[in-house]
Amino acid sequence: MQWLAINHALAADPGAKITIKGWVRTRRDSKAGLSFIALTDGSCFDTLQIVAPGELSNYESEVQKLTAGCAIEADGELVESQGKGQTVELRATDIRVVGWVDNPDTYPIAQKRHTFEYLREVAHLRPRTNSFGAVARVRHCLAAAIHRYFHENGFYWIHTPIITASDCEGAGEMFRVSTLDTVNTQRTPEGAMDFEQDFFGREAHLTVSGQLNVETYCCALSKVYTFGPTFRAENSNTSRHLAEFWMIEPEIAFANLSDNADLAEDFIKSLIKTLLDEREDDMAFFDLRIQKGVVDNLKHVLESPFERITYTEAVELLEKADKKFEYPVKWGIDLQSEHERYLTEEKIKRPVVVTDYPKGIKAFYMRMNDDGETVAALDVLAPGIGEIIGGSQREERLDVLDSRIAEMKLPKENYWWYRDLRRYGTVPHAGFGLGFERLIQFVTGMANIRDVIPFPRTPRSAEF
RNA sequence: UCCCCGAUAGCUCAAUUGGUAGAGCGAGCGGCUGUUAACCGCUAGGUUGUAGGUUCGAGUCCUACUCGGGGAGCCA
Repeated sequence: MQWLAINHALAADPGAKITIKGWVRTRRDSKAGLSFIALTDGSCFDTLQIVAPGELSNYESEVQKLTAGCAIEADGELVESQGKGQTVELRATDIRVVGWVDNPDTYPIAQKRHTFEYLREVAHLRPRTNSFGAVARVRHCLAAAIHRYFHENGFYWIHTPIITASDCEGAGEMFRVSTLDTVNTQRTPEGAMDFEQDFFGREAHLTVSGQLNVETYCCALSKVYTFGPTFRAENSNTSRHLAEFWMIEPEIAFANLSDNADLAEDFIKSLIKTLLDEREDDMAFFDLRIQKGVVDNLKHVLESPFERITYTEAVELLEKADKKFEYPVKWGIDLQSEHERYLTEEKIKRPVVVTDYPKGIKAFYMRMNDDGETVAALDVLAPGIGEIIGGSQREERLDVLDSRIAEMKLPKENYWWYRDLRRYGTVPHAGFGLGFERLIQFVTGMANIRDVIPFPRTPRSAEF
């Protein structure tokens, strides 16, 4: 018999004789002499109901002993269901138990409600739950949609390095990569770690961003992007931060900040559209059980343009706000979480693009505006999670870049190859970074970022 | 890293002013039923996060630590 994944079995015509394989969600016995088994194989949100008649040779010895989590194979015929809740079901002619559950009493994913906090402690089994199965499928759908979007729009995927020795990013605390003996550490005469003896002959770290590297390919292939893991050794303990997370960073040449904002908006909307088209089942679940109205919110995002305001306008809005903030607003400060939340959740109620921030709170590579006070930076703020995108037009003028490097007391020599881009055919270009997990949080309504990545890495936590 | 809260059965939570630790869900067994968050009955299940301290007596009070949650900072 043909083995069908459950998503295909559910769409197949009644009468088909097929095999399905998966894990038991529930078993309900009927003294009419049959049992109902809800089976999932993760191919879609729904389970397939197996009707196991009492005539099966192993009915009493095995079928009636099945518990949540058991792995089975079932042969049978797809028939129209006599009961409510499903259109088709499998009338089994043979059920084979592939793997039993040792002790149903202590099986961590018992058929009952569990908290997300608890499920994090059993991260190896939580993908068997409705919530984590749905997150995994949505995550895949978005990852595929990201590559498809860029491919169809003429972008090339650039594999920027995971290990970097260039020490240029300055985007946060970094994890060291080293092969030095941790017990008998080689020391310099001054007593410092002797990185000349290390694998790369210099200090190396896990990347905090592929941006500087991808800019080099942007200044050759015009439209490029990175999509890969990034690492921050910040001691951040929040529902929006991970030590290891995935980031999407497009970079476009012959482009300014406005082009950048256009790309960000079109990109996000395209992903949402694909998600709503392809994962209707999982999104219906998030809408029902995780965040009421999340699907309508996403449709609303599709229908309306992102609000675009400058930092200065944002500050004015906040100063006029009929609301007391813990941190008072003043031109020059970075926007606090409460400010971002007010703008995107209360005032404007959809994603907001804030542009042209004071130079003092932004990175050296962002392009200086004509006012000499602000830089061509942009943040996209999303309701519920705050900053989802950070980006900028890059400073393409060598003299301005150099003065910014000097102003911020950065080691100019480390940036030699980055500066070369400005010496040889420099061109206006721009890009942004989108946190993949924050995107998933936004579209699913999942409250904690630890629950939208299979194995979250956070301070003092890397069990799995 | 800072502020606040928490840790008791497999899970979610109760336990009066300090006085022998309870329920729901889950699980096992039985009943009932083309069932589907099923329902009804019975049963099992706990050195109360760790280490100290106060007390005749600590789940309860005190100290430290560990882990978890909410908020803040850093950011994506």
